[in-house]
Amino acid sequence: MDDRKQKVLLAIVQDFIATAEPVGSRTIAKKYGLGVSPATIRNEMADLEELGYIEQPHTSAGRIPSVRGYRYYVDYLMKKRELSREEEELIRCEFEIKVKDVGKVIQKTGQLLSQLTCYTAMVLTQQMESSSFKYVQLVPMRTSQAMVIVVMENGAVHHRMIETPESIRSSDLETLSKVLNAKLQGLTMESIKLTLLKEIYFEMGKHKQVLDLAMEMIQDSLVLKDEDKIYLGGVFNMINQPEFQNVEKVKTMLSILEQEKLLCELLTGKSWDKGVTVRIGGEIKDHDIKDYSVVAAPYTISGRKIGSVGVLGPTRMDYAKVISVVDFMTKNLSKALERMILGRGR
Amino acid sequence: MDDRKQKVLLAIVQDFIATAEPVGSRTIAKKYGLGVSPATIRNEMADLEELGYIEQPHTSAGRIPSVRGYRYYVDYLMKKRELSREEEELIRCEFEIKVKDVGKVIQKTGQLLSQLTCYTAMVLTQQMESSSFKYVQLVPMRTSQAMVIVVMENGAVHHRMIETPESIRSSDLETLSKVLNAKLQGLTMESIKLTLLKEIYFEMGKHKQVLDLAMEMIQDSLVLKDEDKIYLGGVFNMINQPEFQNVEKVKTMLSILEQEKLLCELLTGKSWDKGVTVRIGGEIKDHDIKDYSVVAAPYTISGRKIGSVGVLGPTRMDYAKVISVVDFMTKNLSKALERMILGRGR
DNA sequence: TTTTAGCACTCAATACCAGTGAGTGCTAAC
DNA sequence: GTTAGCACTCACTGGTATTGAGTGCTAAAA
Repeated sequence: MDDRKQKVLLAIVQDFIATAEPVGSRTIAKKYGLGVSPATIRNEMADLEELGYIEQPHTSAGRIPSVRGYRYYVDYLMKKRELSREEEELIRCEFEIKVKDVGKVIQKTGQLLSQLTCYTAMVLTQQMESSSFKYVQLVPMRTSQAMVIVVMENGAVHHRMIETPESIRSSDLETLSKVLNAKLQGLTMESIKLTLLKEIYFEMGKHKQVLDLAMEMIQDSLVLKDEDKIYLGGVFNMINQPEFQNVEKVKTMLSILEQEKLLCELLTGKSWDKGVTVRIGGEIKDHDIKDYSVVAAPYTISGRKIGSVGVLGPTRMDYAKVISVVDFMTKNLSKALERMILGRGR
Repeated sequence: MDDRKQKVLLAIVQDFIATAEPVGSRTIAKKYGLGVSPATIRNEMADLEELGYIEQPHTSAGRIPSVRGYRYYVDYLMKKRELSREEEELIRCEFEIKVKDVGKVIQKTGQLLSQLTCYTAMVLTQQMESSSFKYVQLVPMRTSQAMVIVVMENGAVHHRMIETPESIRSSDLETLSKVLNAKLQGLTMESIKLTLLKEIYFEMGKHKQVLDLAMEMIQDSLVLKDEDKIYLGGVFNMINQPEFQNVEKVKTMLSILEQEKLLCELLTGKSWDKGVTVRIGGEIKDHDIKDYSVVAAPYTISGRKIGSVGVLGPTRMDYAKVISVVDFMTKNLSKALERMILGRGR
């Protein structure tokens, strides 16, 4: 692939990204001064088509990039685009002001992402890997109701109401909490042994009923993983893209967006830790998404990946811009979350 | 409005709901045996149009119901549709099996609702009215990190990590928790007085730093309300309705669905406590939704409204069915939530 | 050997036009 | 009050012609 071919390919990709129209030889000759005539460009285009980088929707139309063409563009031709000052500022502000509620930040991230890119944003909050038990507390609420609160090593907190016999007193609950804490500290599910249970039940036999409920709660906390949750933003934004002129396209797009499982997979591929990942159309098996690309990157808390954000758009998306936005965004999101969850700053 | 006019109106509404095509006099005469000729029906239709119950898209087309026509239908003509056995069973099963996670149940409710109706489901989880302080616990996590857990009277649990000086010991945290609990029990925001604060600080002065953070957390819990959250399900379902042939319609629909504020309003009108509420197209101010209707109803925990579910569809929606589904659904959802949160059953 | 001009060809998109049919309103007869 | 008959409206359909952007190929120019 010689230099001029690259230039022609670059021109085709750029123009198609900008206009969504198949691009012909004349356009390239005029707009992207390569100093040669349309005829020459046509020859190059014929070669590029043979090589599989571009294709022709129909005989009398210009060329559009193929999946392979986009890939070549993203890997070799594309020049990185820095964010504008305003854009950077916008993102920074958003993360500096809003704090406190994790869900809120996630949601805002999605909105911003979609707003900046004009595509659909996805934010995935990954399931925490299962963690070990840290602490339990039984809190009396009303007569015959108490709350079990379980804290895990990784900082997750689970809670549940339970029914208690009327006979039980606050101090009993307090004692129960103490015993459970003393015995169970740091255990994972596997290590809660029968013998250990017997030991506890022996000591606390008379409150068996409450104990049962509390133990059940603890076990659930150890076993049940919070499912991945996915936040979508800016579907409406994207629909203004010219590819969505006909309703069928919109339908397949929406059907993709409702397949949460698929979206999760898109956001969590193997090449997971390289920072920003780009997946282009047909590179993904599911043929519903052959016309879409995903740009995704993980976000972290003190180095541990805990989720990822991504942008879903037509294959004709503005990769340069999206990549830099996603990159900048995940970095800021990570920082913001660290500040929030680890309690640093404010 | 005499009896026959009612019958004609009923026929028009029913047929239009079923077919989405303007309905003409001949169709009515044939399909809905009123025992009169098309010409007679035409006369009645002219009257109905004059009265504002139906309208004509263009001269050579049949009639379609106006907002007023739908309203009359819903209020007077519609016969209640009972759910089929299978449908009831489907709903019941869903709520019996899945328990544990509130978010999960909400989500499932939405999916089911949309699946049964073929429209878009909305589930709103209302903000809890602010509650009073019940209990606080400081849990040591790692060196120089602790977790503050705050339990509210109404059962809400908030938590946050804080930084602690290295010097502080577990037992100190325990003591702090005890003191705070003793002093603050049952207080609302307003009643945390300066004097009281002084009292606490006097007793626990040497741990001022931790105390500050803990108090901040408690105050936040008292003040910050969880914002309303809204879950949407089955957008894709709805798009198969014939009204969404042209892209513009889809766009306005999506734009409606992204205005969370608007949706919240739709779900929480004044006529809020009458059970199922029906709002038809133009009855709502916002002119984006003149072509849509909403059927909504609140769900409760032990009589207190804590959210609502609704169905958004074209004005041509199958009101009879949607109303019974929403009704049945909210009742079951309420029961399921009560079981979960109040800890009754399992 | 590479580039370019010229030309015939393809084919989607657009516009135009006549025909069709569902539906109406009106009038006059039942 | 009801109905048959009739003229009229108008969206929709399908066929035809026109347009124009773009191509591939060939032969001449560089």
